[in-house]
Amino acid sequence: MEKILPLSSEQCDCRCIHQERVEAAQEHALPRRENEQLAALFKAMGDPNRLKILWALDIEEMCVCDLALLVGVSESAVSHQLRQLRQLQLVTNRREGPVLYYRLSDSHVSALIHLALEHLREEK
Amino acid sequence: MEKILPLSSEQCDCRCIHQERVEAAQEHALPRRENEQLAALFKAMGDPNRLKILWALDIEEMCVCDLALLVGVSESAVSHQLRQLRQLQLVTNRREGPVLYYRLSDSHVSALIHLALEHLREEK
DNA sequence: TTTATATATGAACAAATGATCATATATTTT
DNA sequence: AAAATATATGATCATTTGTTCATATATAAA
Repeated sequence: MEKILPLSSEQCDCRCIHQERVEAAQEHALPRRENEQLAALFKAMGDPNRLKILWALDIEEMCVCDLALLVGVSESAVSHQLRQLRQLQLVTNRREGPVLYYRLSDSHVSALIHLALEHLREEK
Repeated sequence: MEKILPLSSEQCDCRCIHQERVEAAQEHALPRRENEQLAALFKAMGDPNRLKILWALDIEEMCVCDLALLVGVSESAVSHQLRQLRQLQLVTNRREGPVLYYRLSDSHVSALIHLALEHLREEK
């Protein structure tokens, strides 16, 4: 699935303009796995409903049915979303009897959201 | 499309556990439009190929055909991706003759990537 | 003006996504 | 043990996404 590009100048029939730049970029590039993990992280934050969840959990922990009401979807849907967020270590939970209380995993998550918001708001 | 939830306690037949928390979260919530813009921003960064592009542009500007070679897809595909990134103000370009040189819009983009990477790398 | 090059755009389509419904699991209460 | 509650999971399906191909536009060179 990973495509390794042979960049040697002799056999390159491409029309690329700055071969040195491309080679430099390839050397500097993130390892495939890390690139994919990073993309998955951003993608997880890139859904309006999941973002609502994260934004809410930035204030205080909540249980699944709270979040379902807040977001306006079924508890099942929220549960599916929370699983994604859990797998990417964006949220964790603690159990109190039958209720699971979710919260953000660490301060990076909050920092990411606020940094992105800053970016948004600084545009004319 | 937006679902406004009536949260008054009388008519709430929901099974939610902490109604006060949900109400507080709703008041604190981002405006719909901002939530969606923010999600779109993260989503744009949440694709492996687009992330490769952004990561490369964090070092130096590149043209479309350079990026196509780097990422390993057609120039058309890269052009489509760059349009998305442009629309979200993640990248800009400058023209030099027929060639368009792309670069990151501002330092937030780089900061976001590095912060997320830090998050990734700090997990056991 | 014609030709070539660099990029952009629209159509088409396979693959991924996010929701719901039905059902399963876990915990507490009776 | 049985019933009720909170959450999780699997199947399903409409929608979205990301790519390619074909074509259009823009600039430069001939």
